[in-house]
Amino acid sequence: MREEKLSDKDRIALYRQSLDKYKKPSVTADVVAVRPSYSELNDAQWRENPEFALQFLFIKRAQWPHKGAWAIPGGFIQPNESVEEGAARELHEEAQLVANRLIPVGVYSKPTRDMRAWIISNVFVSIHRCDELFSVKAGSDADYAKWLTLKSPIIANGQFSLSFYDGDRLEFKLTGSYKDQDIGGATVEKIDKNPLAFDHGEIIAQTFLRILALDTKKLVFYFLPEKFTLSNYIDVYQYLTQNSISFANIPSFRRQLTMTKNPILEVCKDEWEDLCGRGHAPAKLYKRKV
Amino acid sequence: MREEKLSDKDRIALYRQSLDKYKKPSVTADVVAVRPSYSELNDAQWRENPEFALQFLFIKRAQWPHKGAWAIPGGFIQPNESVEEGAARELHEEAQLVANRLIPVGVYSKPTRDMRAWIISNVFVSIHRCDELFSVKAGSDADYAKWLTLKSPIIANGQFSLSFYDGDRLEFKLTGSYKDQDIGGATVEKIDKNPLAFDHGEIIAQTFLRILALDTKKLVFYFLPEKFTLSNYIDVYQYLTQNSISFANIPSFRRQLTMTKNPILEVCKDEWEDLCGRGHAPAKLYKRKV
DNA sequence: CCAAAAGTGTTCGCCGTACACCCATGA
DNA sequence: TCATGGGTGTACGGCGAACACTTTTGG
Repeated sequence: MREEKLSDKDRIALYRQSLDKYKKPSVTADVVAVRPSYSELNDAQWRENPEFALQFLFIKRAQWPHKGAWAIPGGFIQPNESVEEGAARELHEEAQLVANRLIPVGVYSKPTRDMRAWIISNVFVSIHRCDELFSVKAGSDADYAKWLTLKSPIIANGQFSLSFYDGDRLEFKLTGSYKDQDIGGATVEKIDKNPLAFDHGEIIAQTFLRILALDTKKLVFYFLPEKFTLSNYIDVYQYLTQNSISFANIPSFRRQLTMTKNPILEVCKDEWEDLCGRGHAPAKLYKRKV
Repeated sequence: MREEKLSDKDRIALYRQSLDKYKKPSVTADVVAVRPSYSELNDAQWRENPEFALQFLFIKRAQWPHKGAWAIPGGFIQPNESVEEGAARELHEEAQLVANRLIPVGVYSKPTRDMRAWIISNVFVSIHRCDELFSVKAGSDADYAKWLTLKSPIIANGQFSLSFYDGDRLEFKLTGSYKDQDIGGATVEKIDKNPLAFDHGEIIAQTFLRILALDTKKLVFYFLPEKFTLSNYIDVYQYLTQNSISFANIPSFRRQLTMTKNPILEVCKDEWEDLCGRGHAPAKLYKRKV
C-alpha cells in the first residue's frame, strides 16, 4: 500500500481533510438542574414548612427563537472538554451552580429539533443536595434563571401531567404520554402541546421519568438535610413514588427503614432534638446509615 | 432592537454564520450488538448444547489507526437522521443487522479519545433476540465482522474481567475497575490495558455493566427462543447475574417464576414436548406470560 | 380534655431459603 | 440398577400489609 510511507501526522492531516468534506453538527451539553423545594430555607424555616417538591432550573429566553419561553441551561461544547465537563461548565456559567452528580438523560438529535441549525444536545440531570449553597444569579439583562416548582406530578397508565409553578403561579403544564419499555426504562412518547423552547418539554418529561427510575430509597437522601425525621423521609419518598405507600402502611414502612436486617437509616443517638411546636410527640432524628 | 426587522430566514442565516466560526466535532453513532451464543443453532442443535453465553459483534480494523485491533461498528451521523437512526443505519450497513432494541449506553467525548480528530461517539447497545435471523456478512476485504463470545464474565467488588473468545481461542481480555455510583448505576473507572481500538474497551465494559443493570428477569427472554425449559431460563439468568442463585435454592427460584401471584412464565400446555436424550425425566416447556 | 401526629405492638400471610424427596430416562 | 437431572413437598423465618394502640404536645 502507498499509505505505509505516511507519517502519523500526515495521516491525521489527510483524515481531517476528508472529514471536513462532510457537514458536522453543533453539539451542546444541556443540564436539567434539580433541587428540593426547601433548599433556600434554613433548618428552622424548614421545620415549620417541610412540604417537599422538586424544583427545576429554567432559563427565560430573551432572544429569538422561542423568545419568552422557558428553556434549560446549556451551550456548545468546546474542543478541549468532554460533554460532561461542558455540562458542568455551562451550569456554572449560566447559573453559578456547581454540578454535583451528573446523570445522563439522553441525546436529542432529531434533525428538526432546532430550526436554526443542526444541533445535537447531550442532556444531563444535575441533582443538587439540600445542603448545597444555592445562588442562582439574577442573570444578565438578556436571559434570567429561575427555579420552578413541580407540584404534585402525575405519572400513571402511560400518561403524565407535570405542572410547574413559580411560587403559587402556574407557569406551564406539561402533559403527554410515555411508554414503559420492556427493558431499559420508560421513555416519553408524545408531548401534547409543548410550552417550552425547542424540544425541552420532551427533555424535561424524560428527565423526570429518569429520576423516578433511580433507586428511590437512596435518592431521597439527596433531597434531605443530614438529619431528618422519618416523616420528612416519607414525605420525599411519597413525592418520588406517586404516594405509593398507603396511609395504613406507613408504620410498616418506618420499620422497614430502621428495623430490618440491613436498615438504611439510623437514629442520631447523641441528640434528641425537641421538634415541638406542632402539637404532637417529638420526633426522633435520623441520618443515613453508612 | 434592530433585530426585529429581520425575517426568520435572515436570522437563521445569521445564526449559522455565527456557528461556523466555532469548531465543530464530528459525531458518530456506534453500536454494541449483543446476541446469545446459540443464535445460529437450530432448535435441535440447541437442545443438545444449551450452554449460554453472550456474543458481541466486533469489527476487525484493516486500516490505520489501530490496524488489526477489534472495534465496534459505527460511523458518522448524517444531517437528516437522529443518532438512533444513524446507529440503526450503521449497524445495517456494516453488519446487515436490523436493530431491534437500541438502548443508550453513553456518550464518549474525551477530546483525546481519537488521535485523528475531535470525534464524539454516541453508543447504543442493540439487543438481538435468539429467534432473529443472523447473517453477518464476511465483510469487505478491508474490515470484517465477527461475533466474539464473552465467556464466564467476572464482575465483583469493583473489579471486572471479561474474556472474549472466537470459538475456543481467546481473542482478548478486558480487565479493570468499576464504581457503583450511589444513584444512576455502575460506571467503568479504569481499564487496565486496552486491547481494543480507541476507547472501545471502556465502551464494551460499560455496555456490559449497562446490560447487567437491566431488568434481568425480563432480559432473559430476549436471549431465549419462544419456548424453553426452566433449566434454559435459569442457565441464562445465572450468566446474567453472576450465578446469583445457589444450587440449593434453584427449586424455590423455579416456583418464584411460575407459582407466585404474578408469575412471569406459563407452561405451554398444548405441547409437552419430549425432551429426552439426556438421561432424565422430560422437562416442561414454558413461555413468557403476557 | 381533645385533636394531631409520632411512634409501637401484634397478627397474618406471602414468599424466599433450605433441603429432602420423587420421577423418568439412558447407559 | 444406578447416575443424572427435572420436578415436587414441606417447614421455617423475614418482612411487608394491616390496624389497633400509646405517647406527647398545643390549643
